[in-house]
Amino acid sequence: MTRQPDPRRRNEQSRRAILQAAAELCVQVGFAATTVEGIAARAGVGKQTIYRWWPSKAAVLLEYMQDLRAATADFLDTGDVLTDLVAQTTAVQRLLTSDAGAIWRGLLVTAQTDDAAASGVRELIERAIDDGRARLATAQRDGQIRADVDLDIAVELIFGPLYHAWLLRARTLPEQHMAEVLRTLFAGLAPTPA
Amino acid sequence: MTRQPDPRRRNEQSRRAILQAAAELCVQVGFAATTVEGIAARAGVGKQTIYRWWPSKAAVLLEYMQDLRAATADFLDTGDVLTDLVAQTTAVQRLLTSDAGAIWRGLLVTAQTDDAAASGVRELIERAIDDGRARLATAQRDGQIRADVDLDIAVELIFGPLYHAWLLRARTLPEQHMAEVLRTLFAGLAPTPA
Amino acid sequence: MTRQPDPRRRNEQSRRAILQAAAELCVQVGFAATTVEGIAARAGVGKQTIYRWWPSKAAVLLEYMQDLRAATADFLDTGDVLTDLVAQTTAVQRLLTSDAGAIWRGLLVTAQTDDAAASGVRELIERAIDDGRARLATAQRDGQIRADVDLDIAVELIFGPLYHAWLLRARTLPEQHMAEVLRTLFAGLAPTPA
Amino acid sequence: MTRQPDPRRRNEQSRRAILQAAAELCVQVGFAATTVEGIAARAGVGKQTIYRWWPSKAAVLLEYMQDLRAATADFLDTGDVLTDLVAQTTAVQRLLTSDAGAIWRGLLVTAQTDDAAASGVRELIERAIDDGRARLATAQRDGQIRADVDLDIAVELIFGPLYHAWLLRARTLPEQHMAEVLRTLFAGLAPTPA
DNA sequence: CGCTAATCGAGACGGTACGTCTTGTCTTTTG
DNA sequence: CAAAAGACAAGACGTACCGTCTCGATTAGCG
Repeated sequence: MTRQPDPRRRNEQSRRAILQAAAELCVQVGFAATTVEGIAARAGVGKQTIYRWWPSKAAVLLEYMQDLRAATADFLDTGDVLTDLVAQTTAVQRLLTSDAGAIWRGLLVTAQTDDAAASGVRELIERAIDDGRARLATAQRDGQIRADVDLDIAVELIFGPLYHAWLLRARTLPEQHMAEVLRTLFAGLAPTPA
Repeated sequence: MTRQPDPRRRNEQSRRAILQAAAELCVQVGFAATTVEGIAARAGVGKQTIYRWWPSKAAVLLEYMQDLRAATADFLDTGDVLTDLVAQTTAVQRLLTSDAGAIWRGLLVTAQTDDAAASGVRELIERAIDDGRARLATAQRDGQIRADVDLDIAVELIFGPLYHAWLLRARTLPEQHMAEVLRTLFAGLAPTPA
Repeated sequence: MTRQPDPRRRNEQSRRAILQAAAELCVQVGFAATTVEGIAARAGVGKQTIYRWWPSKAAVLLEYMQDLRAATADFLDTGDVLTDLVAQTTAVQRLLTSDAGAIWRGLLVTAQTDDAAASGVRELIERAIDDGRARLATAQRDGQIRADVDLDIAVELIFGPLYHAWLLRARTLPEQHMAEVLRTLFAGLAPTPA
Repeated sequence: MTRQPDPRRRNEQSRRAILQAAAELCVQVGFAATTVEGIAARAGVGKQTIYRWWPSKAAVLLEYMQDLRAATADFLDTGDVLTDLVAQTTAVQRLLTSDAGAIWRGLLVTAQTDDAAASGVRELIERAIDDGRARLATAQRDGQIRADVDLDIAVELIFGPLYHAWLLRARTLPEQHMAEVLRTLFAGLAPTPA
């Protein structure tokens, strides 16, 4: 039974230094080589100060990503769903290939193993998916998407290829790739019956 | 300058014991908790015998997956592409949720960090993708897929959602899920112009 | 450039447990079979705690011997040098045939190879020799030893046979052996000129 | 139950190459760093060829020392025991400080631990001691040594300081050191009663 | 404004696994 | 078909981090 610390006395400066140091280290040396010890050293902080407030390095970096997301604009709605999806997926793709991409990749990796990390990560993912589904629902109401399309499936058809390419194939895709994916997706694979 | 060992003198029995032990351990205790030391102990083998032939535990398990794939049937061609894709994706999904899934998940995780592992993993992935694209090419020639569809994109639209659901959402999907995904994909999202 | 630890924060309890465990192991299984790993396990201590403070198992056991010596009475001075030498050499002989003898033997062995150990060992040896020489100097001043005797040589004549018998001949000598050696030594080998 | 090999089929050339290689390695890199593997490599011989005929590297080097001793002149007898002892101890001292000294030192070290080696080493030592005692016996008969001197003790008084200085103090002693030791030994430490 | 209790930086601690090294035996290939 | 070459099982080596713990020294919040 460990006593939990008093958040009022928490040193906000340390918190920011830790998040910053963790992110920088992760970008510079990679997620795996980032150690709690290293984060503490770079942040000029004792190891215990990290363990007092976070259960693991993944939790630290997850908080970094949450802060980052909080500072990010939401899904737009221009009226044209295809335009909006291109904008959104392009934005996601830019994130994945930026510095934060290395962190996010590390978190996804950790989530495969660590249940605590997994639930935090999943929360972020589901929020993005919910946003996407909401935009699709609007489009469906407006007749831009067939009425019989299952939106849960549709949203996975959109994000699936994006993550597949990034996580499993490690290729830097051209920006217009997602546009083509979306066009193909909207048109379908089957030939139109004559 | 480390001398490389002579493969002709390799003990095939040890090799198999190591692959088997690695796979079993990975299933039982998880990829992360699987250690080279543990594999050696379970296989009744010296640690050096592992390090002599493989650079890491990931390489061992990669070889296990390669052997597994070599013993696996290829893509069928019944004439109906949708039927074949359902069969294939269902088979993949079964693999992912089987014991080997835990190993494959671990390898995908490792590939995010370890370049050597990454190239081996990517080779397996690309082979599966190539097989898929080949089947789609046949279907396109037979008029079951529109002539203007980019098959590279099509194949990613197929496998993307599958891996997205498995890796990022950790849900066990019903078997018919992939069938619905494929139907939606063939039909497209856009309403058919009246 | 390895940072050296702060001795003020050292855990004295661990230090003692390590010295004790090392000594016991050495006695039970022999110096060669005593491993740092074994010492750590028996002392209930992490390996790193040993490596933090000592460079090798020899250094640990050397410290044990130093502690032991510090707790040992000095050369007596009863006025009669022969009596005192018999007392001292008997005490040394008892040490050599006691448990500590196994440790000391191991250290002497290690000192033949390992320069760092050698200098620590030599320090202990020279201290004993200096003590002996000091007692002889007093005896020489008192006329119990001829004025022209080189005391450096005399002290080596005293300890030399003792170590020769113990190290090279591995025989357990009777306690009175040293008394006879000393008598012979004082009387000389040559017949007294008539 | 290991079958012992047939000595008639033994390759004398390999035997010599192994002894030579072992001695050279020992001199060049030290006894501890000399490995059976290294000896085999340098002698152009398989490891098993060494293990077939010798139980350990110590046994190989012991055989080298035995061969060396067989090729060495015996104790002289000029009629003056002090002269002869000076000659003999000087010769020993030269051996100890020569290349062979490193080998001999290694064997003495090994003998502290390894019983098999110990008995071989002890045999060599005892032979030298017996030779010395025999010369002293002659001297005693000739009246050059007091009749009541215990020759077992006398011989240890002679070799003891020599080995003590060499093994425990690691100093290179001047050649005349032993002459002075012997003079002191013959004269005794006690002042001649007036 | 001072007291006091918690947080802070620092780092030693008991552990686990790493990847390397060496030992003596066993096995394969070669001359 | 014997010997060289070297793969093998075993296990200690010294290192890197883990997550916990114990220090004094601030420092924040209550009295």
